[in-house]
Amino acid sequence: MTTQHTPFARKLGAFVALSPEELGLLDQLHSRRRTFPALRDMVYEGQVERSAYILASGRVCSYKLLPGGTRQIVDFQIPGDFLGLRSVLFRTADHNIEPITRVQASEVQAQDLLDAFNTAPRLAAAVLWAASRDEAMVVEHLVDIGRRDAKQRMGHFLLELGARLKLVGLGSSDGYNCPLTQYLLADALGLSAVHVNRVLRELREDGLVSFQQGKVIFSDFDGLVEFTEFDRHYLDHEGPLMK
Amino acid sequence: MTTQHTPFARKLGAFVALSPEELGLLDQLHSRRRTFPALRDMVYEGQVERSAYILASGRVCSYKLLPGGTRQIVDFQIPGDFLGLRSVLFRTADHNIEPITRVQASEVQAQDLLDAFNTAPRLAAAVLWAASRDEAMVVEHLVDIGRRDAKQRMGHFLLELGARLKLVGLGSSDGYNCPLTQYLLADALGLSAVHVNRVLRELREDGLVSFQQGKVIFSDFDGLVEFTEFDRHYLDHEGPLMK
DNA sequence: CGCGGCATTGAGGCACATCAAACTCTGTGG
DNA sequence: CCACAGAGTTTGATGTGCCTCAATGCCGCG
Repeated sequence: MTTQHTPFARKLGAFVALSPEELGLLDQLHSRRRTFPALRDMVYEGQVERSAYILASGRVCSYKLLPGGTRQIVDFQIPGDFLGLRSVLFRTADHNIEPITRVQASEVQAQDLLDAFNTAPRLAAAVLWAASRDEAMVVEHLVDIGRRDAKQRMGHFLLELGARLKLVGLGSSDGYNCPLTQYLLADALGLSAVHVNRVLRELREDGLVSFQQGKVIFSDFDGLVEFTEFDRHYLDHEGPLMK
Repeated sequence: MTTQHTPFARKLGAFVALSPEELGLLDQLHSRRRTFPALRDMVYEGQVERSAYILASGRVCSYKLLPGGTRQIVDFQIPGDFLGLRSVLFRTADHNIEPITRVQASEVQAQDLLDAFNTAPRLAAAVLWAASRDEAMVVEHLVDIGRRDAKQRMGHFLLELGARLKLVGLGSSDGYNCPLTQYLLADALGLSAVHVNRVLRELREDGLVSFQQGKVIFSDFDGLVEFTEFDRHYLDHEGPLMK
């Protein structure tokens, strides 16, 4: 029922039980498949073409640049995630999107999306739900940076990413592949790369998580959950709410 | 055309040019008007009644509590803002909402909203836009906390709030009423109340802004915009995009 | 084999936190 | 009308988490 469809459909199906017609409409959104090389921005701040993407494979990050040259990574996206919803709805994109690895994604234009909403209003509710879930993650990220120290922050981040990947079948409680550099982590967590390195070492020495060679390994999952006060509640993953 | 309708309708109208029927539907959402005293939470984390509100008057903040007793304020809401969209769409609320002053708000139940979407799909797009705009503010808040120092952060925050209030007619480039304590500012900006006080003094002594007796006064608006590198772009306020 | 990107470690400094205390208001009751 | 309490603001002193600068090590790749 779900497996033959895209990760995106699977994700929306977690909120709204979708009919075959609705699933079909979603599949149509995937007609314009494109490939992007790592590191060249797919969307940049100020861009006027209002297009967004649904990520099929690879990893990307969305970020904002500051005049001083520093940047803040707002979120990482994984397969099944919607990229740049705000750049479809807004006049110009308000953030950048950069592929971390080679990426495959389907381009979605504003009109396609609005047409789909007209045909199947329940899809609008489902997309709204997905957007809200993304916002919940940004909110938790905000709490992370505002009120947790570097060590808890790092642990919390690694757990959250793990939970998301697990949902699309790309990880488990043992660990997952994570092609992020310490610089990327630093830009995401509001830390310096040097401090990221020290914090990772501490977490490893504490026997909680290790992050090496592009792999995250949870040495003591429960211990890490406790240490970081991780509550997966905000990810809201428990079967469709709208029948 | 806009003035006889609610601030909420005015806000959505900034994105979608709404028909009289659509405006009528929006007005119907305002049937269950309620009043809340200051300080008692309207929505709390884990709450199961899935209801949200449209704020008519007063000020509220939404926040998350941490086990240690600290809290992070995610956003302040002003009249015309939607409160707790995520608590309608999610199984349980993932955050708290507290009135800062006495508040008047219209209760909106999940079904009301979904029914309105069914009748007028363009409303769904408009609400999605409003949600995206809220997310853009959270994102900017994240950048604030992650990458700006306390002084820039405070100035940026005061400018953003001013821009939002101006839009609903509650402020100008000279200043605005701001019933927030330094403790609230601290919880919002990820600082200690003591440091908030020092930073406010510095900004005042620099002749940029003053914050006293519940009033924000921009002594040098342009100077502050420059100092904080404020770019109002992300608020996306420039007339309807969908005709 | 050497170069460039990334990881690691050390030393020193600063922006912020924490603790502690006084000061200012505002409202309240005697 | 004054005494008092409580909430918020202000200021000082001291401590620390994280930054910056600088160097070294590691590894894959041309």
